[in-house]
Amino acid sequence: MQYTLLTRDKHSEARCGVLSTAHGEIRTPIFMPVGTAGTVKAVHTRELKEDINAEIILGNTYHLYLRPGMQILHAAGGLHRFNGWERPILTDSGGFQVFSLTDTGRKITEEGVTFRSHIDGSKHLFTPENVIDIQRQIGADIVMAFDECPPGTSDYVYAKRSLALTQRWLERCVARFDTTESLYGYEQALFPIVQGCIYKDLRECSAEHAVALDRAGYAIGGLAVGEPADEMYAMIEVVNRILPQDKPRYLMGVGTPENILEAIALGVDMFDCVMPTRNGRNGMLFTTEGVINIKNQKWEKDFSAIDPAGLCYVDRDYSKAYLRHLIKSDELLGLQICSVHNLAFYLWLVGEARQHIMEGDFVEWKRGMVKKITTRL
RNA sequence: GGGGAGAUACCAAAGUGGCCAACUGGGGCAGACUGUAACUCUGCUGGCGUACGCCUUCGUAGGUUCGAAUCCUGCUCUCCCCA
Repeated sequence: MQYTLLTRDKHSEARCGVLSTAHGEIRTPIFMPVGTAGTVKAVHTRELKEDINAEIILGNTYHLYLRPGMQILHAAGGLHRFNGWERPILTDSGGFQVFSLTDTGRKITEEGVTFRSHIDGSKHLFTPENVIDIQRQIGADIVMAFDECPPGTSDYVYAKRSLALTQRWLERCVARFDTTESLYGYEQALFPIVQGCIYKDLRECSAEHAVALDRAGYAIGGLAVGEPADEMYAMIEVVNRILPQDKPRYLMGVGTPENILEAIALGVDMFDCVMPTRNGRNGMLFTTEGVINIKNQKWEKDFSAIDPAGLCYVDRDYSKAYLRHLIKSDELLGLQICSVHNLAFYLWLVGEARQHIMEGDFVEWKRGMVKKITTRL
């Protein structure tokens, strides 16, 4: 996996680059739609490619391992073959699920995490080793280290102990990864995850430890989990001072369009978030003019385009009033339109960011854009 | 024509003397959602007031009672069964 740094902004840490993978190139900064269970919810792969211009999507180790299970994914020849997405895929390790799922029957030990399936209650064990094995079987281009993602409100003592465990797990992930091979004949890369909550010294320690393991890219995890945005930005700044310039940086699970632009300015290259799809399914639309709650009565008779900028065919084909009707009526097409629109918006936004970094006016452009896209319509 | 059942807030539907401005759904109106157990969750939904509260409501007109959506009488309407 090769990352080529193309441009560095003169007025911020923002940068443009290209990440080359076995399944194609990714222009950075990039947003990666989340496809937890092997599908970006309510969106066709054809729309992802042609209308949204997604260059890479996510899958999730925890969910895919539970269903359909490794036997089927392996028999299919990996996730790319299984779901028909021939562009790059990144899989999250399941570390976040360990944190986010209810803790009934969940137990964290040195070895790994035992947990109960949310589907049938069955007991399972994730270890750094088997999580790497699973991601080998899924065949993701980028596989994530198995980490513990503590809550944003964790105290220092807990954060420090948690980070130490994450670091030991990371070394085991690296060892397993480096002694195994891709099952399907193409290159995979392992990204470590920097943790440390909102504590500067822990973040620095985590970043230095990860960099020493010399990987193709690095992730920043454990942010946007309850801490104020300013603290998140401060942590990104701290970590990015240590992460190498010639490797991509991935901020996990973030975020709002504003978060993404601010993080790009701090030198982040890759993002993923459920927000455009989940919030979209719940009627929240991100547009070039501001944020819309399509369920609100004010759109009842508004027959104008979803987004006048017309970023995507759904913006041209459907009106706000019609989309409101669909969502209010629980029609499936509404979920699809909202998801496609929001993803198209996110991909458009990072595309614009790339453009302005190249042109040298990123910071100025960002200032105006943040104001527009955070407006409540 | 005869017999029976019923009329409750936007809809459906509980409540059958005080704990009822009235359970619960639905609908409506808002809000939340950040490495997806999420087409989910939360709040509000007679009027006025931030609130204690006050006012007007349970087909309609009267009555009984300290007190009625709840009991009695007349009227209006709806539904079901038999002819």
